[in-house]
Amino acid sequence: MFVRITADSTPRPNSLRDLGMTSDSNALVSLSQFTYKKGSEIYGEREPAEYVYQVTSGAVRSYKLLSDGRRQIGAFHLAGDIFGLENGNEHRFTTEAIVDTTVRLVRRQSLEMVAESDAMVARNLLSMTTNNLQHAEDHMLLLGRKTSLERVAAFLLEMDGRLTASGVMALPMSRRDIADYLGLTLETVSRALSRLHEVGALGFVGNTQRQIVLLDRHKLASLDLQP
Amino acid sequence: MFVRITADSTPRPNSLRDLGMTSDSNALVSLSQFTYKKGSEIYGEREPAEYVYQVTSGAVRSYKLLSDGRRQIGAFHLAGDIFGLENGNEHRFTTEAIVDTTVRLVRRQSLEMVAESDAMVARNLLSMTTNNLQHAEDHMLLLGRKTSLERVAAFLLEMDGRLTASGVMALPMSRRDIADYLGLTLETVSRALSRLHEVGALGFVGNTQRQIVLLDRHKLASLDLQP
DNA sequence: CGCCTGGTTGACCCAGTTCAATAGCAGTGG
DNA sequence: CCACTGCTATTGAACTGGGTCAACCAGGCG
Repeated sequence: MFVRITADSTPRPNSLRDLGMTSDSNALVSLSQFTYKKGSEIYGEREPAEYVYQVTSGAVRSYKLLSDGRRQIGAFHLAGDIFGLENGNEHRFTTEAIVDTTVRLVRRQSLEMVAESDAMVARNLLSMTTNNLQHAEDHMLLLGRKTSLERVAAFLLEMDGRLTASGVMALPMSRRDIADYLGLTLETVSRALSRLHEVGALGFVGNTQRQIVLLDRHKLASLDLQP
Repeated sequence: MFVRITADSTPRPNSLRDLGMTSDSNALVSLSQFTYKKGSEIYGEREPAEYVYQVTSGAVRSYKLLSDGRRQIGAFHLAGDIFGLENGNEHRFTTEAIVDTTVRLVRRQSLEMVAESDAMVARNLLSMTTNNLQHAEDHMLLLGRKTSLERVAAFLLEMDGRLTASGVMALPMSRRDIADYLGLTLETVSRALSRLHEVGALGFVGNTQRQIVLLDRHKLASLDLQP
């Protein structure tokens, strides 16, 4: 009933290459690789959007800041995810590598040019944007109306769906990152995780420090915790 | 510095007719009108998305519900706004007329068909979706990290930008609607408005009951209140 | 006029924040 | 190999912004 916040209901292109290489437009856009160190910025909010990125390995956070330092993480990008696809000329988030991360990148312009002539590429762009929109819409509900426990449970289920086939996962992000994603403080996140652990919905493997988490979806589902 | 949450930075199609009637595709999609009574549902979440709508006059709220009744309004749609444009086959929100509202509507399918062959229509669809995404992203920051006063101030500025040239506006929605949009309770919204009134950032004209509001942008801006 | 709906205001309460102490690891370098 | 430093995470205790509950008030309308 909960499962799959970032609905993959619509089939979507899962690689930049898929986006660029189609039907007759053989102009496959130039791909290069790059590696960012843990904690380093990939691009800043309001910077001109020159590239579109796909995570090859690692993890990325994208966020907005208020001038007094309050931070809201809008999304985590994991292996396979495409990000930086603002259509408009500026990035609307700052992005940073959460751990050492390598990305593939494409010039935005070349992508747009291809999209102009290739309807399929255009459709894929729209579909990706729609997926992002859907995620943001669901996240608004979470941020506006869910309790701390519901938020953390939703987060675990989302990550479980994205990080692994099922069951065990190594969360790359810190408690603070999780908190800023969920609109909470890191203490509240920690407490919620402890509670879920007590209740047995959740196990820790090699204990502590960027943990491996074992998730019991059924237990979690049977807790109350809104869709 | 705050001004324009729903950035109109990108030029965007401001009518369904704009979307359908372009270059060579003379197949202008069929337009019809319809009027919804105050409070009536236009479509429900998870319903098949058959039409795309544009508000001719009136106002619409679109929201998600949790099973226990908690509600999050994702957006208000005012005269000129297009909504119901989920690309995907289901609506992701429930929408209701806030006051008596007339809309124009287009079959989604015919729009999609046109988009298939007309790059400009396709681009407009993408641009509209991107605008929605941007609004949602900004709203996540508001819901996750802003104080009640900041939220209400942001709401007033947004509405001021959308409802009128500047200064006076008649809010069509109730305190409860505003609260569910901002992730607050109606009492908190009421208190915040009172505080802004005391401080002189805000005046009421024909007093109370779906008020006309007079907004002093400068006063509001000079209060603290994050971008 | 009297009901009904929506808005305001007050008093109290609590979920989540803030502040603070403690502890587990990961380096680092002697 | 172990001491030392610097994280990050957990947990407790006290505090508070916004929620809850409740009284009251102002129109609009039959």
